[in-house]
Amino acid sequence: MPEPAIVDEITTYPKTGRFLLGRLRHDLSDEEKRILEDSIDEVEVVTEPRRILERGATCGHSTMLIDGFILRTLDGPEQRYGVSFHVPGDFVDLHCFALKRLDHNIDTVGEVRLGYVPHTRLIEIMEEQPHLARVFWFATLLDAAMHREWVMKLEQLTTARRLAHIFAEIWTRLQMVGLGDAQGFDTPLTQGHLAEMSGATAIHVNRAIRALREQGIVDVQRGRINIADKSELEKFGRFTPDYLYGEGELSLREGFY
Amino acid sequence: MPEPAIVDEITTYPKTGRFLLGRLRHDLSDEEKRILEDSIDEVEVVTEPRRILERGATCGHSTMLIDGFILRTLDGPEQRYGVSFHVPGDFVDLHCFALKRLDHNIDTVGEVRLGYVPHTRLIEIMEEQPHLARVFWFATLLDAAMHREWVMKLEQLTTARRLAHIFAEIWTRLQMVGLGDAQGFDTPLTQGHLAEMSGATAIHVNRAIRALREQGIVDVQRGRINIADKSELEKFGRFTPDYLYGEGELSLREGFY
DNA sequence: CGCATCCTTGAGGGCCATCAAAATGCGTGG
DNA sequence: CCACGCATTTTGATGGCCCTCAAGGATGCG
Repeated sequence: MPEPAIVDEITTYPKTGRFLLGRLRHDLSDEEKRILEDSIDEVEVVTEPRRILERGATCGHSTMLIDGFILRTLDGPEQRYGVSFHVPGDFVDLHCFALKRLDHNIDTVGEVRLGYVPHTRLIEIMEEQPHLARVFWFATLLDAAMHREWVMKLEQLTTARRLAHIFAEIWTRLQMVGLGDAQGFDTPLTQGHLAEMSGATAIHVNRAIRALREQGIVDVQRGRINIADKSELEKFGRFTPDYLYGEGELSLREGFY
Repeated sequence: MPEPAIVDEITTYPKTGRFLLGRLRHDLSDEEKRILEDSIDEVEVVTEPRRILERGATCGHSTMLIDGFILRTLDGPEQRYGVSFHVPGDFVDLHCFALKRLDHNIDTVGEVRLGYVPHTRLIEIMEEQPHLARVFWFATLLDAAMHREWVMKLEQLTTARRLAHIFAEIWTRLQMVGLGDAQGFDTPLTQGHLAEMSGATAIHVNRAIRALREQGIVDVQRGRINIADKSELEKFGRFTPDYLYGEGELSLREGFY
């Protein structure tokens, strides 16, 4: 079970209570949290895998991921490539607001619940709530910091280590927003998705997963990741959570904003 | 020679005239350009390779790259990894303003000229110039879009193709800001730097470069990249410039802001 | 002209893609 | 409850890409 403080936050703000939880949320006032919660004018449940935004699209709203998993993807000549993933509480396409035309796709994985914020509403917030506006900026830069970490890991690690890093990052991010559990987490990600995210074939991902299992690091099953040895997982995947801007070297808890 | 319009822009705004040239600069008013130009309170020339900002650092100013090349890097256990590069006109560490603590390093390559903007000045701009503030946001999201493209290319391409992509991107970005020439461009990047950027060893980069040369695509010399066949270079590296938000599918020239 | 840095080349081995095929799990409908 | 179709997971064999270790050659600077 997550901490009582987190349960309380989700109860008070059921649609946006996980936004920046464990990061900069402590810096938002109750009024700001309420403004954000009320900015969502529509909630939708998507059960089938769906591309909710496509490269080149303009959009009139931005999307809060309330529940489920989302992949940010780019299409290659024959294949889709995952460039990042999202967990509940992520404002997945603030980019679309500031860039207008999106450079990538937003694809759901498994069942998700989405909240939509009209851009007319966002524009008002930008004008009337400069502090909240800056927190939005921070949220998009957090994505950029995660992209940079991925770039380095792709340059540095073998497939098995990349997978270890991905599992460690997902688990950490889920726990930041009060999800996952002590042994691991549930996820709709298949080995095919992991292949798209790690730049390997599904076949090789399968072999790498077997190696991870045989080393007693992590056990991957259909719909479920069990972390057998967290310390070894993070060591093997060279994972340090600093770049997520939660606790640690880069933490902002000192109250910068 | 670059177009007269670009020469004029650099003459009028010698320190910031290349900022977002070919992208969103056309959307800045003369007043905004002047405010930006005057926000630089100090100019420094750095001749030796230097780490001007280190992961974990806080900083009281942000840096405009006026001339030269800069690498954004992350340190691995034994090696440095390049996660992106910068050309003149790039505001290299707006991130440091919005994130406060930087997640990566900023390293110079060759001789550079830098302009420093104090954060007190940036805060004033954020408050008094909402449009300029949004353009700054856009500039950081452009970096994120480039990161995403790199992630995909690292997942997708062999070393030789990665190098082709890097050369194509550098050349395109240089030409956007009125640099480079019809045959290629000068650069202080060594094969070692290219190895850091492509996730390969310097030895393998050397062999990949030879292959590119033998295929008549590009000739890499000390301090100079000659593009023998632009069309073949872009095809081989699977480079499409859309994600740079200049001309093309994602262009913003319609005047969105 | 000596030194440091950068570039180049060769040999052997590990990681990973591809082609091919089979087993497993899961939802649907009979 | 079973049969079936489909996506997912698993396994094997072969070959290409790239790393490592090792050594030598070129370039530029003082």
